[in-house]
Amino acid sequence: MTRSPIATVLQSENSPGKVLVSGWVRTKRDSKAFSFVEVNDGSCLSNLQIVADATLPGYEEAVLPLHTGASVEVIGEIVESQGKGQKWEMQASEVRLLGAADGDFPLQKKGHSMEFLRSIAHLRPRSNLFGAVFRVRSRMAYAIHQFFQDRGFVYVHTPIITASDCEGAGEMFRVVTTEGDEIHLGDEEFFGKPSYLTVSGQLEGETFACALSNIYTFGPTFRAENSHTSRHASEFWMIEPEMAFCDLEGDMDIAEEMVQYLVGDMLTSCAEDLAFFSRFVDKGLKERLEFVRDRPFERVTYEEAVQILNDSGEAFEYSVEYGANLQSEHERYLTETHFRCPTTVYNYPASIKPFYMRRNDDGKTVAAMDVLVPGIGELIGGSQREERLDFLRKNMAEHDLSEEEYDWYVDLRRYGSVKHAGFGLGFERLLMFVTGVANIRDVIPFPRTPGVADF
RNA sequence: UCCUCUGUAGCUCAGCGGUAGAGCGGGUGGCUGUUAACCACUAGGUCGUUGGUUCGAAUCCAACCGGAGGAGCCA
Repeated sequence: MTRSPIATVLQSENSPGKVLVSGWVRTKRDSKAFSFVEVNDGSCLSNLQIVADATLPGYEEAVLPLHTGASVEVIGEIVESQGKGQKWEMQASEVRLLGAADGDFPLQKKGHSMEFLRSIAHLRPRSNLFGAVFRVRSRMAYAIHQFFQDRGFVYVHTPIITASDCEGAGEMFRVVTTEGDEIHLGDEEFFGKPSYLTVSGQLEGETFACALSNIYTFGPTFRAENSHTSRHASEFWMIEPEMAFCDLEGDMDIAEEMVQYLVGDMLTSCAEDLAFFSRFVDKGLKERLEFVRDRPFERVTYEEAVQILNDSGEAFEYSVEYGANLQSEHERYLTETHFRCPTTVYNYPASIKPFYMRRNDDGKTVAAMDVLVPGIGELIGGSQREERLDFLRKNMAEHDLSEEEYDWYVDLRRYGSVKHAGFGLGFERLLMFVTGVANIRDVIPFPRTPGVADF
């Protein structure tokens, strides 16, 4: 008899008859004549309620000692439930205890703090919330591939170990070899020069866009910054599309289209988990996602954004000045208070942006854009890249970058240069946005943050 | 790196200068188709660590350690 996923059993129109399910006990309620055992196998949020009569063979050995956390295999008839709360339940004919769990199993049926659950990251996927989060994480990863593959984008695996630093995108982790306590540096360097864990696959991605036209990367990224916030992790996943023959306008179009596509997929493909998030995590989540899916994003230039902020009469902690970075509070005001919807800000001053962004005709701004969403702030950052050799060289000189080291990157402008553009989307920030979960540590299976690399 | 908050039973918390508490979870027993089941009994604690103030410290003070939130930086 093959195992039926609980999701399949619960979705049945008519009773599937006698089936075998396996899973972990979430809770058990005994009375004199029988026990109710709720079993979850992770295939969906809901548990299957098992009714086990006291007359069942093996009842005392297999059913009575069950605790939350134990694993079981159950065979029984799927029947309409007499009680409220579920359509189907199983009338057990055979219960096998696979792996017992002691009474000290740390997950209870209620009342855990997120901090405690983080300390048991190996067990937290067995909770309702984390089961839901990680089913959604899987589904969103699938939807991202689907979005790009449907549009003819080629998936490129950019290197995880790199010698280029994508221009100060953040502090980096050094890659070294060791022998005992000794670290091999200098002449002993494994790659013959200092190497690091990647902070972005963008520069490598550009080379492939300048051959395959539309590409995307989707992989882990590392930042060694000592930031202690709910939105930063040392290891996170990033999606970075890069499109040849594309300008900033097209870049913003695809970025906004992608966000709406992913939110739409969340609404249709993750309905049960979404309902759970809306009920227990973030009351207005579903309505907000529907709004984002159905309404066009606002678009303003950096200059207009500064104007709006200055005219707002709002008392910001940091003053708003043309030429300075927008602060978190400014981004939040724009998307949460002023527009009340996702907002794309573009054409930033060149002075606050990296060397690879394309200089606009005004000479002072670059073709950069950020997509801001309520509750998160910056979800996407992107730009049209500088495709003109002389401009790029000038930018590199201004940023003190060695042309030798980035020779391969400059080559793209020497041979068949084309306009191109791309952006980066933080996968975990997307997940925070679609689940309402407030901390990045709770949407990544085993989070790495300064001082923490457990499990 | 800076600022703020926080650390009491396995978990969630109350107690805030005078004998260490509750709910949940665990154990034992009971029980009406229960669903955060219910009822009764029961075990469980160097109050983060070190030092100080005091007749007396979980409580006040200092340092350190851990956790969280915010800022900066960014995705």
